[in-house]
Amino acid sequence: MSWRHGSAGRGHGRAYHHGNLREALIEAALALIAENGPLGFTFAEAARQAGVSPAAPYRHFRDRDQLLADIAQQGFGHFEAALAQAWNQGAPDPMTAFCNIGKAYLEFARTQPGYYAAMFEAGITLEATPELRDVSDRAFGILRAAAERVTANLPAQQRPPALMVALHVWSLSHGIASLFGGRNAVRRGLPMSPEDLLEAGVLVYLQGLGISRQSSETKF
Amino acid sequence: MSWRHGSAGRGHGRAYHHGNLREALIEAALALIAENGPLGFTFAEAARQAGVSPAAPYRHFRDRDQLLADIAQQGFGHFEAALAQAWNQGAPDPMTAFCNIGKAYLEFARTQPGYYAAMFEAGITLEATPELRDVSDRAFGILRAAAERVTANLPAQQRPPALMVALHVWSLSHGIASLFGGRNAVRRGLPMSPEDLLEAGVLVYLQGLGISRQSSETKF
DNA sequence: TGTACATCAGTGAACGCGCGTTCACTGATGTAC
DNA sequence: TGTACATCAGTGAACGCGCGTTCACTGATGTAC
Repeated sequence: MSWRHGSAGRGHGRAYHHGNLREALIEAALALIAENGPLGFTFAEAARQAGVSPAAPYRHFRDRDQLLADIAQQGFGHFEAALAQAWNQGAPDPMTAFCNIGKAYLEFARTQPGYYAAMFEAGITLEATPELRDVSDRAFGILRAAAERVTANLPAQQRPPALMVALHVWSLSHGIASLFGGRNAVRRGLPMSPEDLLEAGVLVYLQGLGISRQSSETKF
Repeated sequence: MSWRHGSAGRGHGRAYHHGNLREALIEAALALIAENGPLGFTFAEAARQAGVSPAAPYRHFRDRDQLLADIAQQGFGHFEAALAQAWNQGAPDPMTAFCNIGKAYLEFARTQPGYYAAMFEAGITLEATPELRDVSDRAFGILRAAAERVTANLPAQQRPPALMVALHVWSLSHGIASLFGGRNAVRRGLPMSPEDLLEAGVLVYLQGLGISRQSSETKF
């Protein structure tokens, strides 16, 4: 395998074989999606940014939609990894780890706007392929397992369904990310960072379930 | 003013003057946006659906973007009205009315997907025009005033900022609407309706603030 | 009540553009002998 | 170690398409007299 990828670093002209075109196209597409949204990305422009003719991408992707789908799937993979790392198997303590998942959600939306938009704003149906379904299920599964753990100590008769708790936190995270986090950024004068807003919301919510921090600091 | 609008109802051919083209274009655009998202809407197609030449819309809108902006602004107007009606000045009681705002949010996203997408998914910046800024502020102001009222009875030292409460409920509503409500509809097997999910979330959240219903039904 | 005329709201043809995609091709690579 | 050849990953020209927008135009409307 040759490692001569990209045109920038090489002295005289591009190699005929790019060497890394698939990845280069994905990266170009990510940048375009991050800037213009999933519908604002074009196959032709991605090829141009990769320094390649408009026909070249067809060696690596059946068509434009497949590139988008591949990006979404890859994005869910990274997303899952980020959430898993944030949860960190419940360390240092489940409640902190639970909040960390939310923060990771926001961080992902902020630092990976291309992936995020491809995953959630491209109008892709998760049932498109089994792989996509699976990887998105795994990502949500992390949140769900965390919710299970966080609510585990509640007495059975007042213990809420973990699925519901997970959906609430997922929705709150997604709402904050969509409204204040990423590209669109409604940004109506927020008095606090999106992260703090989310953490405060999750803590109030957990308190409503009867779960509170050991340490009793003031909340606001 | 003539009331011969649309071509469907009239016997023999369309009138030269449409009579209601502006509204017809907006309606066509709303349907297209609801189907394909804000970027999937084209000026030409809207004209076609209104039964009019592709040059006709320029009599009513400077360009494509202005139509989109007009729709977003008009959408926020309807949105504000819907929220105000749901809040109903706190009747029958503030807590129920507060939940009703959330339901109205979801209902708006579901029944007015075109407006909703133009408002929140078109990448329009709210600072585009002062009018847009104003009307979106008024809509949010309803939620904020409601949060103020709902938290008013809490003792001062544990009373949260109403702005924060409003942002939390706004975000949760928006997240649920985006994920499970409208067009995109991730629809991962929801065990309950979006409305019920939202209401449960708001009730848990309010409980976390120390606000609970007079009546003590089981929650889940 | 009738007529001239300004204005309004459409037409339809045309433009330049960038897109997605196909096609026959060709240069580079790697392998079999 | 050298050579023939299959395969791979690009090229570049072309296509048909639909878009946004412009232009000179024309039919309908409403008003002044």
